[in-house]
Amino acid sequence: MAKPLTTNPQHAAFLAIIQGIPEGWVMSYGMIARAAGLPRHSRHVGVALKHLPEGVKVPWWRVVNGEGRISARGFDGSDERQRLLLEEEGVVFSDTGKIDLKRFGWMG
DNA sequence: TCCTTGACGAGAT
DNA sequence: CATCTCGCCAAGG
Repeated sequence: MAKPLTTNPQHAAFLAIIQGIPEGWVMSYGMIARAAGLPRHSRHVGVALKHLPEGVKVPWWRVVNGEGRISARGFDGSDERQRLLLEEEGVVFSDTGKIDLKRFGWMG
């Protein structure tokens, strides 16, 4: 299932790191790419999640961009759902809708 | 093989 | 803070 990309060893690394993010913490795409040993592949973290099948247990909602913002992906309210999930875990959004990565950014 | 696209990021204006 | 530009790298047309 989940016929993913052909360059897939990276995806496994990305997903493994994301699975290691504790509840109430977040990581940016760039941080995940760095932690995987691929510093310039931040975009591909998003690609991996985009191809993520439903059955897989990965806390995708704990992944935000470098500004601490939720990256819009055009799907029906999925970004709003992500914010709710994070707030349930205790993650605080500022007035401008940003997360303070100094506080909630998880350094694997 | 060339060109465009993209759940990104950093720096300049 | 809002925009713009540029760098990055794989996928798909």
